[in-house]
Amino acid sequence: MTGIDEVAREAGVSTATVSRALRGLPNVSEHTRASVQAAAAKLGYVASSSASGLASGRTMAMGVVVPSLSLWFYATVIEGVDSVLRAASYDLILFNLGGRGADRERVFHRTILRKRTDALIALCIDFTADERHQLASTGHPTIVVGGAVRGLRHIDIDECGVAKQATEHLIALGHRKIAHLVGSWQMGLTRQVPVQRRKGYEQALAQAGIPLRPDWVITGHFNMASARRAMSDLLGRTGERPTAVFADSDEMAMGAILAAHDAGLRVPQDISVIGIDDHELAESFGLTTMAQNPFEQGALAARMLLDELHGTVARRRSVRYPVTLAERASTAPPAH
Amino acid sequence: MTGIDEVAREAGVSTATVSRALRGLPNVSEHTRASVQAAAAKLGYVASSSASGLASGRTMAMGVVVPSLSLWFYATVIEGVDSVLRAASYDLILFNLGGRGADRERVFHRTILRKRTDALIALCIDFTADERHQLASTGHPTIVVGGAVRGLRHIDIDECGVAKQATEHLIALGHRKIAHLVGSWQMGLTRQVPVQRRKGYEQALAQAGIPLRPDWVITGHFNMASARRAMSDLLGRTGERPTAVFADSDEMAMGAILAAHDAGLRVPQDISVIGIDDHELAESFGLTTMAQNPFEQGALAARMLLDELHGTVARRRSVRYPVTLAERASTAPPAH
DNA sequence: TTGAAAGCGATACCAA
DNA sequence: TTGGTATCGCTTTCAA
Repeated sequence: MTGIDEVAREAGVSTATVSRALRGLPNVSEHTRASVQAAAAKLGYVASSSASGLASGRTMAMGVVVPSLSLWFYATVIEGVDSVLRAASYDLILFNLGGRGADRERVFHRTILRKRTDALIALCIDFTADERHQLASTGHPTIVVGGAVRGLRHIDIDECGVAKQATEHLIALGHRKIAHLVGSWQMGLTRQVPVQRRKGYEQALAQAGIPLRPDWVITGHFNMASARRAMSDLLGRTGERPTAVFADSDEMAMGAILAAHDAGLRVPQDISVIGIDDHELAESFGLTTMAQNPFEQGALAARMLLDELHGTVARRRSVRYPVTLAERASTAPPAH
Repeated sequence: MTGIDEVAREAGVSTATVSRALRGLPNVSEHTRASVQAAAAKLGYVASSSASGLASGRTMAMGVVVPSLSLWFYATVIEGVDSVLRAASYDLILFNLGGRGADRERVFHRTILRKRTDALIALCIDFTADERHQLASTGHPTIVVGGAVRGLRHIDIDECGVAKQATEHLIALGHRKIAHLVGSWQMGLTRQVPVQRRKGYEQALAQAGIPLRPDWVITGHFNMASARRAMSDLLGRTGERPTAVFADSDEMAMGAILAAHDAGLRVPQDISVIGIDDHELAESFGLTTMAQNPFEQGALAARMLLDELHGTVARRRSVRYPVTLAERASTAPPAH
């Protein structure tokens, strides 16, 4: 409840000086700053964010739009963003598009137009032309993490190349019967992720002269349960069975491993599994994977936006984040 | 960029009327409201949150303090909170205490004292006396989800009773060699959760006349990987082995199931497993569990605070959320 | 280095 | 039902 005037009175200076002293601005004598800080501490004063936001035009908050919180990738990007914002004293406003009762439009109304945030990070979101127009018109710095998006800066990985590399890893081990556990595309999300990964898988097969078997391309929702079901279904079929699976995410890969166990198969002796992500459980599962680093991708996105807000750096361009193969125990040459 | 005055000019009314019309307040003729809305739409006007926050004293945002995002319980509570806030046009400001670079103090500074939020929901946080004092002094409605906390309202479950019931379920099946996978307490979090669950386990054993075996009380960090390790360690020991395990969380229970598989044991034939939560993967794992409903707990917390802010309801008291046994395939009578 | 005062953009009270 | 206007609490020129 304490206002700036009370601090000013207590310290015997003007409110202008209090403001400067407390924000660490230059041109304040050390003596003055000390007594202002003392007065503020004594009175328990902290500036109201609404007031300073209104006066300065900066909200010191950043919006993060996510499709859901239940996938490891999203949660981890958020933690990366958060780690940077925290250090910069920015608040994180979370807009969750997923779940029960989603309404995408309001996000725009609330964060962008209401100016509750200074910048926006969107995860895997595919903006409509209209949405991009609104974003642009507000001058709100924006960046997308996890997928290329038309007309917006983004941080992404080489989706196609990563999928290709994963598949090639299996091929190099000697596999030729390789299934692909595809992550299903969701309305409103970047289409590039599933599409490009599928493409990389197909390219790798084609280059190795392996014919594509559409019945071995199965779908999950990027999570463990659905992948486990899809994989169980595949393994339960009569006829030839793949000796390896490439999954679009580690959560799906782990689902595949569980499905293999359910079917009485050993990994990697009976079937090899490779994923994408380097999930926190990947090590526990001995999962070979294409390691991307969502935490760092989130942190990088936040840093880029902060730099831009501080005017430290000219508007930076899109970034392609490197991915590396993390070889563990879930992949091996096929049995004869 | 459009301000309220421009809308007022466009609609040919005063700013006061624009404000009333747009917020849906009474005492505005339908004709006026319509033309104001038209003008606002035409100009793309949306009120600035800083300005209205300053003028009205309401920020239309709620803070949510979480220990981390990587546990299912926390993420799910957040989604429950979010679903309610969204419907009420409130924004969710996320304060993550966990992870790299945590600093708890700043949370208070930023959200509570800076008045960025109208209310606060804390998950499993144990506030210090000082923190509670600060909270009280601001009149910021606060509620804790997931654990009783001294001097603050909370939503919790009967930790002790739930643990007892879970253990009793195993005993009723005929088990007498029952291990307990305890979730480790973390600095700053409610101590009640691990303590009470341990107590319930011990009570159930005592009532059944089963002596406690301290070497069968093992610890994990509420997650799968650590529980899998702890359980593998237990199963790898020479000598007698438990026929059942009660885990403090489903994530740990799933870790135990995986450890059992790693050890070549079948669940439930060789070892029964029961958890607490009803995790989204519980069904996939056939896990028997004490189902609490974090989504609803979060939603309820948000609703209670909104009611309080709206003055609809007198300050509500703490709530004890009901937990039910969800029996699946991971528990069965012990083999002879 | 410090202070005075003019905003920032709404809301809300009081009149009309 | 509407309009005028003081006010919210801080930031930021501009002078001193």
